[in-house]
Amino acid sequence: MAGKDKVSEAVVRRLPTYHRYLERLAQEGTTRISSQELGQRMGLTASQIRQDINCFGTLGQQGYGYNVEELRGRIAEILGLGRAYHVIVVGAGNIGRAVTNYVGFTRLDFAVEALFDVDSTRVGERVGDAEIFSTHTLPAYLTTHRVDISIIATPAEAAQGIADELMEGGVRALWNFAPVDIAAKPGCVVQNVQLTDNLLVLTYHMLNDPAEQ
Amino acid sequence: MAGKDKVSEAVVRRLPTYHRYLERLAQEGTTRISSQELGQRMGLTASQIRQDINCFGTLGQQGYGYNVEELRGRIAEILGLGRAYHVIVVGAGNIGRAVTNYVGFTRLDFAVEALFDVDSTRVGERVGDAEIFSTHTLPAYLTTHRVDISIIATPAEAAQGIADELMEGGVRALWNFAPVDIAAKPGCVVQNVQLTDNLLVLTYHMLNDPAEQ
DNA sequence: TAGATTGTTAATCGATTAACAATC
DNA sequence: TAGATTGTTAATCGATTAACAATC
Repeated sequence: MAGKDKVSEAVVRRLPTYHRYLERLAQEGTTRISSQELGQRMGLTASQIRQDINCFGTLGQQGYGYNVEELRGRIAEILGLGRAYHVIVVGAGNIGRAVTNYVGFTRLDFAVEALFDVDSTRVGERVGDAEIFSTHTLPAYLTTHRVDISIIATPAEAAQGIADELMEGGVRALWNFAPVDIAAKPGCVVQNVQLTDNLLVLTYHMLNDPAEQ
Repeated sequence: MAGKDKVSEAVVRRLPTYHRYLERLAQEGTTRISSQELGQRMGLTASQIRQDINCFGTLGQQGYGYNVEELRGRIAEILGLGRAYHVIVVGAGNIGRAVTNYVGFTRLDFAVEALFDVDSTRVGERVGDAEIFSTHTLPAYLTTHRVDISIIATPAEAAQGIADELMEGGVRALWNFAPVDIAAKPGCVVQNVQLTDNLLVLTYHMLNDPAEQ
């Protein structure tokens, strides 16, 4: 009787972590795990783990626990792992290139197929297997190529405009590294990364946590 | 009568965002702002903004609102912006180099002073202004140089070991990009970045949010 | 002064934890 | 069967929102 209600964002953000720990367990050869033990490893309560997993149906078995590979596989499926995505990058500067390479290096099936940049001196260069095109050609590209995910790595000022172009062109997911919060349109999802914000959370704790227990 | 109680993590994570919006407002020449209007821009309730700001003392004025530059300055101070930090990077591969350049490109005063890598063919190379040293020399480096923040960009397997070395050596903050959760020791703070996890949250929403109203 | 807007207390909402009957 | 451990309901905790008196 598991709820298909609406999975809370808190749960969604923990899913990739579950996947990471389960993958590790599978690698170590562990075939079954209890919520208790998984909680210990992940630093969560057993109760929370059972609640989280129950959002997606009945995956455990009383008296036994969870089958590691089965649970991992199910979460992988929920997260959309194992599918191939068509990915482009807008902004082929420092960040755009780094993320392009980064994505290529992970074991994810997310290869960048093209980059776009306004700087004409960059046009024609290659980053990994992908070529850099002029940003002017982006709308045309979108009409002739399917793009699932676009990475935005432009300066802050250009980001929302580019995002609008991408969403108009049918891109359904934006992964934004520009230091502005991109507003999503209906039918499109956005993750704003804000690495700098994360670094400031680090310095905050370094300076303000009293000797850190 | 503002509380110095203990600022919740939810509030801390919003602080850099406040700073970003206030910086933008200051650039636009806005000198004062109400919680109402700031909330509108940031997508938060006015109530929440007042609650958040109140964690840090009385910064507004009834009938007026908040002075943009004053509030921005105070938050900058709380976050430790404007200080200079001694930063090193361990792992000079794809991610380590990218983050080194990235940090150099932000307007933050966070310059990487040295990188370390186990691959001896990389030793002696430069990334921006910083040289790559052998990871074997890391403990010695830590005894002769002050390091505030270390970025970890090693493979997953090496990350916790390196983190332990760094914490032993007196580094007080770790910014971890390896795909494992680093456990902090007392006196040290850690931010685990997990870019891949973030990408999977994106694909989750792309696949599971019903037409995304 | 009157109007605006904060600081702060109280009410609500949602997420986490605890408890336990169901069941493998 | 007895023991283990889930699925699920209830209790608790914390964060967000609402309300309003204080005050600029």
